Amino acid sequence: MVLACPTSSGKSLVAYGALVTAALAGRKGIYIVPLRALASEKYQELKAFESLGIKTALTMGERDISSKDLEGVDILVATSEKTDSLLRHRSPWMETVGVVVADEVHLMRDPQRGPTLEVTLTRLQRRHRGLQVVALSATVQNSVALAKWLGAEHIRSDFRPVPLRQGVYREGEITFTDGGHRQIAEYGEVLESLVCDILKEGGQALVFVNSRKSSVTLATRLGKSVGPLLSPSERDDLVGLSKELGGDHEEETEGLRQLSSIVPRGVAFHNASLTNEERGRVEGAFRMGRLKCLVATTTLAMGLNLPARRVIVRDTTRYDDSMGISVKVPALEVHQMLGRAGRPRYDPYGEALLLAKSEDEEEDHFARYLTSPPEDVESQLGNASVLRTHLLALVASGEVTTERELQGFLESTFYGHTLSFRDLRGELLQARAFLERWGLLERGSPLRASPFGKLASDLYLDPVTAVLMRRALGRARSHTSPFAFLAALAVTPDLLPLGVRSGTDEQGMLARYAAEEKDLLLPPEEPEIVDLLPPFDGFLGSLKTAALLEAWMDDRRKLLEISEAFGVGAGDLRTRVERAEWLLSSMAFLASRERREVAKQLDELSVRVRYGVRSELLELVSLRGIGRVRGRVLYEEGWRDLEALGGAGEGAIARALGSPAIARSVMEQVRRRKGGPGPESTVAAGRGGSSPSDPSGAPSPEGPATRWSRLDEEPSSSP
DNA sequence: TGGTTGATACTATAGACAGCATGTC
DNA sequence: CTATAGTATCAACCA
Repeated sequence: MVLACPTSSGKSLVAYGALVTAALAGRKGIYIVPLRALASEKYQELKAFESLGIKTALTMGERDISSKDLEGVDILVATSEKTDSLLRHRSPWMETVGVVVADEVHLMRDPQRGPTLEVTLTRLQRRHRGLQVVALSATVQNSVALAKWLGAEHIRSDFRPVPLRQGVYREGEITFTDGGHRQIAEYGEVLESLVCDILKEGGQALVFVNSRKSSVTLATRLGKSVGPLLSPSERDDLVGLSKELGGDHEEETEGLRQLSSIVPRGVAFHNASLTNEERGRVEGAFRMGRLKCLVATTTLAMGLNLPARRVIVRDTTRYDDSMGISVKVPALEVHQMLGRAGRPRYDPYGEALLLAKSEDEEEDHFARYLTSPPEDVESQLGNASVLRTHLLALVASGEVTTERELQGFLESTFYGHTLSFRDLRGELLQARAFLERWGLLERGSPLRASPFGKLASDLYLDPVTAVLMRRALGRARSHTSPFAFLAALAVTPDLLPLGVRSGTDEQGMLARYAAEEKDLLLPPEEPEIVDLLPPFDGFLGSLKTAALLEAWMDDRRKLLEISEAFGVGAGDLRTRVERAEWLLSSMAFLASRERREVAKQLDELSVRVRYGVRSELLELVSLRGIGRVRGRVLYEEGWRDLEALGGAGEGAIARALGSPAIARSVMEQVRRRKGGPGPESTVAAGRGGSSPSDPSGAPSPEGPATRWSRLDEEPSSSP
């Protein structure tokens, strides 16, 4: 079934119904979502069915699951990438799946991530005859085409639990799509009027803007008008909230500092410079009605369901980096934002507004966003880099072995159903040529992945990343600096570069850095791989990423200082850290066979990046509850390893950390480990992982090409 | 003279998914 | 391809 419904109409209940019914009949089901936050939410909700004897599990990047853990699991909640990964690794559990739920299938139109979902659904359908598919979609024009592709029944509904009025505001008056009008009392400027108006009525307001900066400045501005409307008790509560937002013992962040000045006025902003924890707390406070108004970027439109009585979409254009110009926001996304209006149980209705300055603009808004249907969902499988990745994955996992099978597969994708498979031929040839040229696929037929290609696919690396990694490893020496490794990873497509600020000396500094650093593993002008590297300005951004991560690995610097020095929010740092950790350990795995010393170095770097610490703290942060901040405190107090901690009194540790509970937990862990494995293996425990079994690990004297050809010659490990 | 206001030019721009293998609790 | 908020700079203006 393809169910096309407005956002927040409770359509996941239908999906739960399908999953639970199947589970009770002994058929396993998987629930695929686009975001980790959504995965957690669905998992929590599905756990309610445990009382029926249904076992539910959650898996995603940060939350791995072994095939043993999967035994007896009836319903698995996973991100689309994780599902893809399970298929690539031929997880036995996946073989038994009988129902698939694909939430937010319209995300197939996303150029980067859409094809993952498309390919995953195609694979599942081809593998399991009679597979039950439930696809949940926004109300898009061509949901019928989606249903046809999936061989599904198409159901469209405009049901909403709370009635929605949509309209355009212009010069003091809202004109609704239903022909109605509403006057808005002036209260300062336009947004002030609209926000305060709904607040006085007892509702909350949600404003969508197109830049982070706007979200902060507008929230600050609105605070001046909203603050005076609050009751004394609300004010008291918000002062408390402002403190709660930081959590218990976390390091202060830029975002927190900005929030603390406006939250007491009942307003907050929401964007990706906030960490996930901070975002979650802001969402929670808004949901509880403590915050009256939220100014958000698209983080909120995509993410969790967080409705408000009045939603205002201020900006309908957005800068597009790839084209360098500003473009109209797709109607589908605007609908997603507008659909957030109206809180079930709290609001009698929802009001969704666009802003217009002129009559022309008002007409345009109506025509584009309110009265006509949103864009079709189009397959993005034609995208060259995406095609490379999936071609490799299909071959590496044995899904296709011949040209004919490949063609058959592509014909059964949504691309093949809606567009013509033949349009892909050119791109496909190029993708294959690329993979062969760089040794990821064997030349000739049948289609076969090289061991290197199989490994790249298993590690979920972009083929370009894998190639660059291999090259960097070929040049790495035992004295290669952490920065050089980070810089090498930062130029891969799997680690996005940061924006380099002009107006500061940053650009010059990084350029000089690039010129002086002789140790770069992947110099920007390297002729052979220059096509794989970012252009020079992008290269500077990559250097900045590397410099940022290097700074993060020095625990003596405060997070706030690092943020300020680089102009990068804690949330942005977090995403880089997560990815760098993954890439470093993948690279370590790639190196584990031939470059044991380098692999060890990379493993250590991976842990250091994860915690943001210098080598000297590695032992301390292996304790649960101890990260970069507390680790530093303990170290400065003179407790530099577990042994020293064991000799210290619990009271002294409690005083140093300001928490008796953590001190107790630390002492308990230290005691438990005593007499156990030594400090070295303690550091690696639970994550180190890739210590190679091959004892002949000394760096080979041969050149990189020979070294790697040796790896390539090993018998394939594919099934 | 010092300070405010206003015209003008210039700059920067949303978001976020993924791993293998082994050991420990 | 369909832009604009935020900010810096400098001139005009006022007390």
